[in-house]
Amino acid sequence: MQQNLFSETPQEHPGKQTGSVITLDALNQAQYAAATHGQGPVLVIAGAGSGKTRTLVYRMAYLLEQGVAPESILLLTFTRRAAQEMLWRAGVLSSQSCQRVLGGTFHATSNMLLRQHGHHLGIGSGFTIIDRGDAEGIVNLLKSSLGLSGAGKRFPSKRVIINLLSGSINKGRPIEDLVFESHIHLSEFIDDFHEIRKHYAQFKQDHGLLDYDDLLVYWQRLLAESEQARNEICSRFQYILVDEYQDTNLIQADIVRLLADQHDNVMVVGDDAQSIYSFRGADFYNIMRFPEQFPDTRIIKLEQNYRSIQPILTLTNAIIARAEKKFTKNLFTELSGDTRPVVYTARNEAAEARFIVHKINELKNQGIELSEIAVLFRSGFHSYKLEMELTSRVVDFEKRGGLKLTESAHIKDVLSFLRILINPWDNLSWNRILLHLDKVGPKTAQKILATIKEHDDPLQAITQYTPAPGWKEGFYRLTEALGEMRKSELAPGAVFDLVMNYYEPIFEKIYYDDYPKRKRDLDQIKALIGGYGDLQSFVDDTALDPPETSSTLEEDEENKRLVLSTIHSAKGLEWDAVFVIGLAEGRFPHQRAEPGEQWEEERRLLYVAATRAKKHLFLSYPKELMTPDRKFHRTVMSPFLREINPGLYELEDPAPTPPSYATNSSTGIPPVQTRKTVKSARVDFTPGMMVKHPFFGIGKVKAVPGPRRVEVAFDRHGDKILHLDFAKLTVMDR
DNA sequence: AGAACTATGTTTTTT
DNA sequence: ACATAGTTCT
Repeated sequence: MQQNLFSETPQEHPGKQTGSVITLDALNQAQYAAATHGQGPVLVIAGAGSGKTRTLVYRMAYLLEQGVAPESILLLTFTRRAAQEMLWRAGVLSSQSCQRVLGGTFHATSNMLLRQHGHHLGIGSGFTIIDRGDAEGIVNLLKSSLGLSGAGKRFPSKRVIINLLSGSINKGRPIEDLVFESHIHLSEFIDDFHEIRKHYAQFKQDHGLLDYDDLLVYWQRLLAESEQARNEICSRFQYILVDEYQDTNLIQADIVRLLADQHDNVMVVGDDAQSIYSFRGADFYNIMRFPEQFPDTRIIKLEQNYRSIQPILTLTNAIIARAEKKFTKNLFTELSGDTRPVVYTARNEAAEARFIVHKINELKNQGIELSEIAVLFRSGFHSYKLEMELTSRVVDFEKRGGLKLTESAHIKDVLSFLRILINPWDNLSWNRILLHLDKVGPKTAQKILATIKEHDDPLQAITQYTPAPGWKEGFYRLTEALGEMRKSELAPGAVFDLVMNYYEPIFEKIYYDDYPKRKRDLDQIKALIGGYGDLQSFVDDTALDPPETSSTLEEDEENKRLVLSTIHSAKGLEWDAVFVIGLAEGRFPHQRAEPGEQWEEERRLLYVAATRAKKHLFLSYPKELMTPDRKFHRTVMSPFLREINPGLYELEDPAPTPPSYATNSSTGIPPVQTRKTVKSARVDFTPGMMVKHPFFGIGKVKAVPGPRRVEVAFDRHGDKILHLDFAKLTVMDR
């Protein structure tokens, strides 16, 4: 039986190259053992490219072969990418029943389970589910009403604030700890944080708002406190499979524990070296705790790598070998190939971009599809220069990371209409809609809202509101449109058309510059909404589980595009050729990363990036970065790369495209004068010496670990090992 | 006073 | 792309 299953010749997923075909022969023993393990908890710890997700899919297939009903298998993933990957892998198995199980794939924030079990929590029940953007907006509002914003008032970024306020991270711990852990010098803001947190909670309660963390907590409580709910759910899902377990936070781990309350049939897979989500509360010690939570756990290690050729593995092993905390895994591969990874030092970002384009053309000539190439970077904006270059060379690309489809302004606008139709007390959505009216600003919108929210039927009440003469025209157009939309017998698609009828003129006015691009997003939404029977489920699903942008919906032809992605969004994916750009000090690790946990997570991030490559890996960095005031400053290779034995990679000749500066001067950017300052190479550094670095400031020499290196403890940036060939260190007078 | 417009600054990663 | 601050318009 199993024999048949695993040796089945897989069919390729339409439009995707599977790259490798897995048969029983290619499964290593451990993988096989994990996949076919009968009952009880299993923990699979595995390295990159070892087939963790595949093992889960095989397990699923095995269970189905054993006659387990698809409905009783629950596949949990905690990242969107992982869910996508799962679907991709299932294509390899091409088994009908597998597809059925995957239809039930969802991640932990999904409302689906709750809805199926009558514990519906969401828009229709008087709550509004808010995303990060909404939360940031609310914090801004609170900040100004508390007098914490305004000229001269310094305050940490909204990101930091939201992370600190977020429930899953700070569960049960005082905010002081968090401030400490966040490695940001926030002590001066602690009182303000307390204040904001209090008001934020109150605000959410007053307005019936729920964020992702609230939903997780809700689910956890439901399972923990209601025996009936727990029994119901546990008896339905007999087998729980969890992917990317190292990315779970404490609440999610608890949910997994509760879901398997009665049977312990859990298999989780994860890799501690790929834990890159600690900033949002993920705790890779969850993996280590798993055997305690589930007694009699079988631990299975997967050490064979099926993805990358040996030279790439050797380099990535070297990257992670420097990690302070890791659980030893010995990765090996049987794949053949001896192309060493390439490191490229570019004069500046423009040169780096040209290098990428040049190499991509080379790879294409070698027969590698554009869709089998990816460019990865630490932060969204690192690819700006490259995006410009690619656009000018007409290379088709797709950028991942950054905004979700439903987080962009125009989509939110349209969804706002649908949301108030279901929940007419949804203040946030009303506000959005009203602000679009000419001459109506925040104050006027507030006034209108205050009047209509007292009524049993706000949608009716708004028609009775008397607008000021200046904006009555637009207002009546709105109320009329709303009147049409609320006719209950309309199908979701028809409602959408009505919304577009009203919204399109406004839309064209606001986004006159990139109208067509955004219009395509709206067309996607229309396509999506057509598949729903009622508005309620559509709105719930988009609130909790936003659909992917473009690629998944589009045709295969369109799919042959280069992928630009943040490393975080590339997790779990793989390509024949991978470029990791911006590997410069100050960019990777990012400027604010401080030694310790944060630094280590950055290292793992680079590890994740480099392990995405199957055959070709290019690492590049610019020697100059542009500062916001359009000046350049010099920088050096990222410390993570500097630590690596140069024998493990190839240095690319720094002039791939002939007169590179000709093009540059035509853009009006003058070549930069790099004045050689005092050559630090001549000085003999001894421990205790005070030195000054143009970027890190003042520090004290700690040690001289090698002939060309010096370790310096900087006041503000912590310990760094500097290469005297690059670092412009000056000795200070004592 | 409030709305609309303009200039300027900022960006780690995100379920 | 978006938030904020400062200015001008109604």
